[in-house]
Amino acid sequence: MINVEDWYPADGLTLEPNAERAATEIESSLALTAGPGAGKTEMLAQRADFLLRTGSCRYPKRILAISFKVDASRNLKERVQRRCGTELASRFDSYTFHAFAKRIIDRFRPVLTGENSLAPDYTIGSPKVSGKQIDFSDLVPLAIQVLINSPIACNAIRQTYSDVFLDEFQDCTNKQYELIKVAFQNTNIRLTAVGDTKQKIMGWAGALDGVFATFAEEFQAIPLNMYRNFRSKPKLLRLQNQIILRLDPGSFMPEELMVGNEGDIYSCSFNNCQQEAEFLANQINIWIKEEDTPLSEIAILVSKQLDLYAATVMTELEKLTIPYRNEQQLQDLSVEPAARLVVDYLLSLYGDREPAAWTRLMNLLIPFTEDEEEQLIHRQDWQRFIKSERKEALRDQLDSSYPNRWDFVRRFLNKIGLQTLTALSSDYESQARLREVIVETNTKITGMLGSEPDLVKALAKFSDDQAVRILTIHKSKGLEFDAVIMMAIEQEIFFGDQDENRCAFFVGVSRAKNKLLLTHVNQRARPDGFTGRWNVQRHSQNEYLGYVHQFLDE
DNA sequence: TTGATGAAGTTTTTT
DNA sequence: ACTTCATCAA
Repeated sequence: MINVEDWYPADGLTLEPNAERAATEIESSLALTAGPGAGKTEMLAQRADFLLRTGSCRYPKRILAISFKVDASRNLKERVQRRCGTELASRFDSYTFHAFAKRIIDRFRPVLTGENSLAPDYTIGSPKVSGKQIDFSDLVPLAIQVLINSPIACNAIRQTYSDVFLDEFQDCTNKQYELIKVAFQNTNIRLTAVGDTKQKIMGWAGALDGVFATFAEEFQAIPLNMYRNFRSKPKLLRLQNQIILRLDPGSFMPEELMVGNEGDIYSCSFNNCQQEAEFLANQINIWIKEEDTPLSEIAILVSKQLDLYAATVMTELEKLTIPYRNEQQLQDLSVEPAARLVVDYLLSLYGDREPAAWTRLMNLLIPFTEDEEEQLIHRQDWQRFIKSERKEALRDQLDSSYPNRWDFVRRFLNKIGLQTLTALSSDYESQARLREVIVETNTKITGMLGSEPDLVKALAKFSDDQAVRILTIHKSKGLEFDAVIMMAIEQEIFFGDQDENRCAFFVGVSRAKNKLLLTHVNQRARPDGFTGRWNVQRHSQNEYLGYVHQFLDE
């Protein structure tokens, strides 16, 4: 353990003054606003390192971090592990709001009575099919009920934690904020809320207006702002600053943070969406072929109704055989646990040395128990099984079509047993879904063997994501790309609340590290034959193109 | 059956 | 801003 004065940012990183101030605050709660690319996750990781390493979070107290997405929650935990090591990081709990609420409910379920009472074997899903079932939207309200009804439950939570981190706080809803208040208001627990009001694009889904100000007041939190943007090139920063001037003049970046002339901004107008699509596909081809931009570093962002607006450009990409991924269709097979299991098994079977696949496989196959002897028995059993199967697989490998690969998989899955397979994901409670995933995995591997005859190489490509990303602005939040295309920048498509649309535009623009390309058209045809009436006059009143105008490269 | 009128949806995550 | 769906009167 070290003294507070002796702490320096882990891994030799330097933080901007407000970030270091935020990382090392021990007296008060914090309301930290920070723009895109400011390093919010890094700051939280450094703060966790500070609190744990200086004993400001005193053993056995823990730090609780709450995020909205599973991804974000996992990333934060990983970053903390990297910064202060697994030992200290074991006292860092990173959950989503839903996971945190469910833990409270599961631990103190009997506290819920009357119409809130919950069966011990309750399930979550929609639609509600029986009294045993609750909705995702019930989790936070029920957790609030637990804490209101039971001082014991409330105390248990308060005793556990010295600090609470709240990520993407601008998206916090009414109920979520209520949970935070019931659990932590008027205690000596420090709260650190981090977010960006300029990126508040979930208002329509219930995100609380002015939640940072409310929080600062009700928790006596110190408001701080981080100005730096480490993500984007200077030219892009100046464009972002122009929008910031409109959204929140208080976080306008000083000139000295945007020195230089690097970065590209283009805006193109077309008569119809066919021309727009051909141009975009061609431009992407140039980036890939002539500038060696990795496919996954190129993104096409659309405000909404992606399947409608991006249909033509997807067709054009196919014509040029440029791989793309429509991120709205969340049917990404490579993240399915059952698919990963099959791929890892085949890699362990046919591959020469695949330590990563082997580790993942063993973590999954060997049940977690305290009993080390039992674990050893399981491990040896699986090692024996795979060793004997591998002998046969090496013979199979002599024929380049791998005739028996699926027999191996079938034997493997039979040995694991349905129960373990079903437990991989709640989706698989329906056996049909599990079967579907496994069949699709086989189909995909067969397909990939067509272009890559070496099975091990084909398998390595299975989760490889070398493809242009096509997604809505909302889904792009928190991501970054070397080159960003924002298509269909027509005033009419940004309907609804204008403040929120401006934020959405800002989110899109600020995803780009290097290159930003905006396109708009005079007439937009829909794939089903509808033709809009959008005309050139309207474009002169296009607020979004207006921001970009003065920064254009020709 | 048709046309007129009005309301709702469009941007999302979560065990 | 524009589509889709429900409802009602003719």
